[in-house]
Amino acid sequence: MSHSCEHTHDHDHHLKPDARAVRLEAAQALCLEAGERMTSSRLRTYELILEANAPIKAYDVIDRFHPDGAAKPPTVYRALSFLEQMGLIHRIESLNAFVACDTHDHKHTAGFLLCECCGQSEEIAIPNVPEIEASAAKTGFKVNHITLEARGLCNACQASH
Amino acid sequence: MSHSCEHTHDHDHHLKPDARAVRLEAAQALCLEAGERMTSSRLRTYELILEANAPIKAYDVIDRFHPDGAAKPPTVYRALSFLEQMGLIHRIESLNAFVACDTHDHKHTAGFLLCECCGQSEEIAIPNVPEIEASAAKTGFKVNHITLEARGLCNACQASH
DNA sequence: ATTTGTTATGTAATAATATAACCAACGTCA
DNA sequence: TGACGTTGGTTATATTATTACATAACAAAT
Repeated sequence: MSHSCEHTHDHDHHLKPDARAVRLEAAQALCLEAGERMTSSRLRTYELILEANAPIKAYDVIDRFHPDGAAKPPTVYRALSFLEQMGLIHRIESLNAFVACDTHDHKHTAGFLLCECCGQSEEIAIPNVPEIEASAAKTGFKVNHITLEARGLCNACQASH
Repeated sequence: MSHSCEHTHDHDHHLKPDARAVRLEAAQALCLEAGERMTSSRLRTYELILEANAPIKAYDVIDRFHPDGAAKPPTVYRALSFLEQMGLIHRIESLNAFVACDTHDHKHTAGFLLCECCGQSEEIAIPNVPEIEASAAKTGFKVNHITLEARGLCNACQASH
């Protein structure tokens, strides 16, 4: 979580422990249904992402992975890419960070509002996808995946300035 | 330039030497007008980005900087951030790479179509910015900057498949 | 219950990307 | 001239991510 200012950021998206438990259960169910294995390192990685109240860096996951000492990078990077493929998390390209998917249907594509002040993110549906595809189609480009990340100030942080 | 397939990519955006010269001149004029100094490392960095026919990595610039041996990373990273501030180049977040700005007015924001096959990029105006801002405004979020990067296949690469 | 193929993990090393810190050189303009 | 701000050189290091290869766990069929 990166703060670009000094004021307190008491507004947070932190999930309460029982809400996290619900998400962890749901993730396990999702994997089961998909015939994939929600192993312990994958679950631990997902848990740490849920515990963060903002996009979290891979190395922060690595550092927090074990109570005593860090995980090895490949352990966590493998889990991250699995979770991303399952649609359980998203990678934020402009932050090199990861955040839990916030939608029910675990789409593999989403837009993000990234607060430059408190570091929190908000997941949004990408507006006007057909227009973007149409714009691309002008030169015959066929879109497979859209990355949309808007930086700015969340409502709470505007108030604090 | 990263190829995900084996067919030839003979379609390219390569600027001819004289077109590059025009761009270099224009960049110098732009800096002059802005009261900024287009120094030799900045110019060399810009030149290498113009010579690439696709988004280029920082370390590729570093490697090509001198005829004999590489530049030091800070030299190039400083130039890149200067050029980006001037609107002469754009950073592609999802590639960790840089591309010359292709518009006349050197806006600091643009969208990109990124071909997963030939690695080339195409700069587009971000469609429907007001809709994106409106979507953000639903929760009071104020957008400062939009990153839009669409991966897919360019026209030429679709034809080759 | 063993074999076998597949998927997942462990481990060490290293690659790739980016910045910090500090001082020297240069420009400019009072 | 000399004082100040900007730019660049240099070394080191921080951060992010992957390769390569060995081992273990699991599933399914024999």
